[in-house]
Amino acid sequence: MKVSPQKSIERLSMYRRLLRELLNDNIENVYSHHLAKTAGYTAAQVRRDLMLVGCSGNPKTGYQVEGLINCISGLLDTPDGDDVALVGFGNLGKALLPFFATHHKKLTITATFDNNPKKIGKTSNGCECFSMDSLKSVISENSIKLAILTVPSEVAQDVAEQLIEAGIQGILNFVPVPLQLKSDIVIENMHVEIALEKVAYLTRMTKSSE
Amino acid sequence: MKVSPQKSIERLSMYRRLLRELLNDNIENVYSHHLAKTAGYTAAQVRRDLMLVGCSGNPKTGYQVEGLINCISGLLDTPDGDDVALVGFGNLGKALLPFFATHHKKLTITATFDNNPKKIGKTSNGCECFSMDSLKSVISENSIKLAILTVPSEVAQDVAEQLIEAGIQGILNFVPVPLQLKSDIVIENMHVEIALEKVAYLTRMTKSSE
DNA sequence: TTCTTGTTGTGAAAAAAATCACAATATACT
DNA sequence: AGTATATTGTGATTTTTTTCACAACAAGAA
Repeated sequence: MKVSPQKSIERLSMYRRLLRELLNDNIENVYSHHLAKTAGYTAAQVRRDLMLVGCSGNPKTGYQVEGLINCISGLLDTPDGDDVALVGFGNLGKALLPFFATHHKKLTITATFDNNPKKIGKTSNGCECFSMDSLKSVISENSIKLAILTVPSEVAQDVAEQLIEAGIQGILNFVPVPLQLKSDIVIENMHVEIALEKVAYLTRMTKSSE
Repeated sequence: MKVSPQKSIERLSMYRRLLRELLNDNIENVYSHHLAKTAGYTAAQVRRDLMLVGCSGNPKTGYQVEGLINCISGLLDTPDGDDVALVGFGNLGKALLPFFATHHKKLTITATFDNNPKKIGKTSNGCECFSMDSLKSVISENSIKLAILTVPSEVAQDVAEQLIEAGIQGILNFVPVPLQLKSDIVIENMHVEIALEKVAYLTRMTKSSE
C-alpha cells in the first residue's frame, strides 16, 4: 500500500477526533465544508484527504460519520493497538500520560521509566514506573515498538540509543535536541521552544504586513 | 520584508540552538554539511535557509558561528524580546515553564494563569500565578502579545476568545481542540495525540515497506 | 417524470518546498 | 605565481502539497 503524506495523516487524525464528537452528539452525517470549518482547513482539502481512506460520501447527504471514523481508523489503527513506553517521568511525562489514558483505545502507554528511586515501582494511570536499568528488558519482553521521550537533554541521545537496541522503532521526542539515529527509525519532534519562536515570528510578520 | 517560509523558520531556530552549543565549545566556524548532519537535514537545505538571513559564509572556512547566530537572531528576535502568558498552570503548564526559564533571553513567560485558588498568588520560576479573572487586565496592562494555552479542552475556546480580547495575537496551543478564531491570529498547534498517531502510522509503514 | 440544488470526487493547475548541479571562490600547497 | 581542493551561493529542476474548477450525481420539489 502507498504511504499517505504525513500532513494528510495529521489531518485525518484530527478529522477522526472531530467525527467522534459528532457521533457523540448523535449526528449521523457531515459535509466536507463542515468538517473543514471546525478543523480549520478547506473543503477541497478535506475531500482530498478522505480520498486516501477509500470511503465515499453522498452528493446529497455528505459523509456518514460512523463510516468515516471506521475508514480513517482502518488507515491509522492496527487491529490490536500499540503499546507505548513513556521514558522520563518528570513533570512533562506526568502531564502527557492523561492525554492517552483518557480515551485512546489503540495507543496505550503501558510502562513509564525514570531513574528517581521515589518514582520507581509506583503506578500512575494504570501503568507502573520502572527503573532505567530495566528499560531494555521491559521493552523487549513486551515487544513495545513506540516510545515518548521526555528525559533531560544531556541523556537523550544515550537513552534513545538504548531504546533502539531494545526494539523501539518510533519515537515521539520532546527533548529539544535532534536525535542522531539510524534512518529507519521514525522520529517526530515536538520542539516547544522552536514552536514558540515560530509563533513569535509569525505574529510579528502578520501584524506588520497588514 | 518578505515573510520567510514556516519550515525555514523552524529550521533556523534549530540551527541557532546548535550554533550556540558550538559557540559554547569554542568552535568558531562550521560548514553547511556539518550543521546538516547534526540537525538532520541536507547541506543544500541548510544553505538555502541561511540565504534568508543574509549572512554569507566562506568557501574555505565555512560560516562563522557567532556571525550566523547574530544573523538568525536578527530574523527571529525582536530587540527587546517578547513577554509570554502561560494560561493553565496544571502539570503541562508546569512542565513547560522550565523550557523557557532556562536559557531563553528573548521569549519570557512573565505571567501564569489558573483558576485553582491554591496556585494563585504563588511564584514559580520567577513568575506569578494570577487568577483567570485577572486574565484580561494583566495581559492588556502588560501588553502581552503571545500566549501558551494549556487549559482543559472544555474551556479552551472560551479562554482563547478572552485572550484575543485582551490583546493576544499569537497562541501556542496544546489543547487537543482546533480553536476557532479570527484569521489574523497566529495559532500553532501542538497536538500530542495526533503526533503519536502519526509516529505509529509511519513506523508501521516504514517497517512494512522494507 | 423532470427540474433544481448543493454536494462529492477528481483531473488539472498552481504554489510551495526540497533537491540538484555547478560556477565562483577562498585558502593551502608546491 | 600557479594549481588543487572543498565549499559556498544560487539558478534550474523536481517533487510534494494545495487549490481550483467542474462533471457526475443523489434526493427533494414541482
